[in-house]
Amino acid sequence: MSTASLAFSGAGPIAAATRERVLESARELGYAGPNPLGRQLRRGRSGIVGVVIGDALARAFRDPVSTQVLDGLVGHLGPLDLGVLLVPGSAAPDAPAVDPLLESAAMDVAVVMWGGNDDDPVLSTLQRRGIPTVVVEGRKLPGVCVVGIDDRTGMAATTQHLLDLGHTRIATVTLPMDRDRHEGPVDEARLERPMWEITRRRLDGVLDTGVRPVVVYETPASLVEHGASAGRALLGEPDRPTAVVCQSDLLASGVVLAARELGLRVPQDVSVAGFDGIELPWLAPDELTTVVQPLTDKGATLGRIVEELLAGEEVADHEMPVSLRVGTTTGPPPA
Amino acid sequence: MSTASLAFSGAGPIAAATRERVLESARELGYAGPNPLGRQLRRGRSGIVGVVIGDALARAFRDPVSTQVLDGLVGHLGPLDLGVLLVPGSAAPDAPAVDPLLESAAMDVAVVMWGGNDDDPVLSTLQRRGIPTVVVEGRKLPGVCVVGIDDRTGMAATTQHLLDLGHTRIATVTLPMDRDRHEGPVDEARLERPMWEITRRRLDGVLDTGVRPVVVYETPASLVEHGASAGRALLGEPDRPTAVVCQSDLLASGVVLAARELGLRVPQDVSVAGFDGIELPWLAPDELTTVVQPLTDKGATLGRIVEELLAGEEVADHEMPVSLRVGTTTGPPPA
DNA sequence: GCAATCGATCGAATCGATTCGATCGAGCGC
DNA sequence: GCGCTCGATCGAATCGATTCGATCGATTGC
Repeated sequence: MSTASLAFSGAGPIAAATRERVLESARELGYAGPNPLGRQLRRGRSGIVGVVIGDALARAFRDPVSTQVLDGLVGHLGPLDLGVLLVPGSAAPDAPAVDPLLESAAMDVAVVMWGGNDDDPVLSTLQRRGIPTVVVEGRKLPGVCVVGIDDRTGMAATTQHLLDLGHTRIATVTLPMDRDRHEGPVDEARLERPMWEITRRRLDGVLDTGVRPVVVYETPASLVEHGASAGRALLGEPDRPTAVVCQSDLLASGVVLAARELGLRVPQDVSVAGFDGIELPWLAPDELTTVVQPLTDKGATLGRIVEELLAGEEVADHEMPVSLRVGTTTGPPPA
Repeated sequence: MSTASLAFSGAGPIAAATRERVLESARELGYAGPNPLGRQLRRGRSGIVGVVIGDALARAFRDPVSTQVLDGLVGHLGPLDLGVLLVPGSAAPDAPAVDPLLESAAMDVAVVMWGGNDDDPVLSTLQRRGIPTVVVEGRKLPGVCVVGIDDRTGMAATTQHLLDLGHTRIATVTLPMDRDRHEGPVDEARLERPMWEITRRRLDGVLDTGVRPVVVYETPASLVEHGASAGRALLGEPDRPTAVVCQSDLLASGVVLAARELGLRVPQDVSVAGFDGIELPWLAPDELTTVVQPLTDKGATLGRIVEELLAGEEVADHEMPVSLRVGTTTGPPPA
């Protein structure tokens, strides 16, 4: 009955008595309210925002960078009555190109975290399905909106800070460069080849200062243990670098832990810098020298963009500001 | 056209030539494949599993216990073409009882993490909507399926371990007891009143051994910083306890950090035990004495139960085993 | 008292895919 | 050559809520 619809929605003209009567008999019949599926079909909207996590979920969740952004996003979307559907990205290199959910699940908008390269199958699938998409920290591509930060300038500021302190032997620890997620030092040739946008930009920031890193060490994921492995590899030898610039705070904190493990003092024996500006329980607040990015804001900005995309508006890219925060993990090189 | 449906689904009898022809003209018309909303309505299934996180998302995500279970769940659900919709639970005490998503979003099954008390508005909403529900670590209630672990026995084992080592002054640091998320020591009277099931059971485990904790310290969330606050409060005084039993590893690791901060050696000056068996980057592997629970398994079990609920089967509760793992954070009390 | 107007209510069409039954044509056996 | 059978294709009904237009009744103004 159409009157029932009015009774439940509350909108439209309806006598209070009738409304009451409808709700009453609904209760008797054990009717639990309108079926969302019918509503969605009629409206042509599912009320669902697909969030594609560009990494194994367990890994992504272990990184506060992802979870803070996700939290900001969910917080913004909740009041709009929009839900977040978790869509695993392509995790293993041998897995199917895209998750079946991405092909078949209903979603009004998609948010792609850690968007990949030009030929990212995730993006092409979304484009084929005609789903408006916003990409976090990805490459500028036609038809999708990108939200990012000024990685390059931020990283250059960190590196310059180390140069100003007098460092000359600087190593850098990077995020993964591609789906292979190689671990270890990479050679010159690799640096010329394409790599994930975020890794590229943060690397370019270092190079912009004129620094030639003594080692570029790739990690398979932004996790403490990989930072620790990198730290042990880099700092275990006598001709170790005097400073290590890391592309994430988790990696940096791993390097700090490794340094302590090796009996090295930070920053007297080695300086360590990170990127992101997250709170780490095992380091004092503001201890780590890092580039702070507004993570929760980023989530909220994503939320606003989703809103605009749903309204059918054209949306401009956003680049959010970053700032260098000097802590106590960087200092002059040992004499 | 009904033939088009057959062409896309692939099921049913259809000549290869026709199929090809249909797909061809679909491409010309810019048709991107079947609309999920129509399919869902017809099938009466949304393919969505609502996961209600019983805490602010940012907090929940910072706890590996939640994320590992979630990861196990998503991993099991993915191949079934089921998606996970994140539904915020009731976060602030003054927020509306349940999130609007819980009222209106389409979901075939709900998973409630950290299910609350008897009168949990989340559970009653789900029951009213007739959505099959499985609760993680909640209270046994009619009509819902519960997946949990043997908290009580696990906690008793830890406490007994400390008793065997000779401790007599034992304090305990608890998870939040109710929505108020009070922080600080609680009095005897509070312990008699109802509290969240998981907190109650882990507390009962301690009491089962006959131990009367010198302090029961409640925290507002299972986070390192709250463990650290608790540690500072408990260990800052001269008549400090010789052992602290914590209801989670994150809390325990906070206590360890606080102890180190205060110049106390663990376990020589104070023993610390946790619960959950997660890997913490800032502690060596297996360093913390704790009760290990099978987190990823728990997620997979949840996945199986979701599957069974979708098939309309009656599902039995599951209690998963735990085991005490003695590390190096517990030892005999100081002489 | 009659007509016009306004508000409440109801019928019917719509969203898009699926699926059951019916129809149509071709191939095969007798 | 005729009839039967099987497979492919097509029409139509269905899932459930929403919404536009139409109808119905009552109230008010003249």
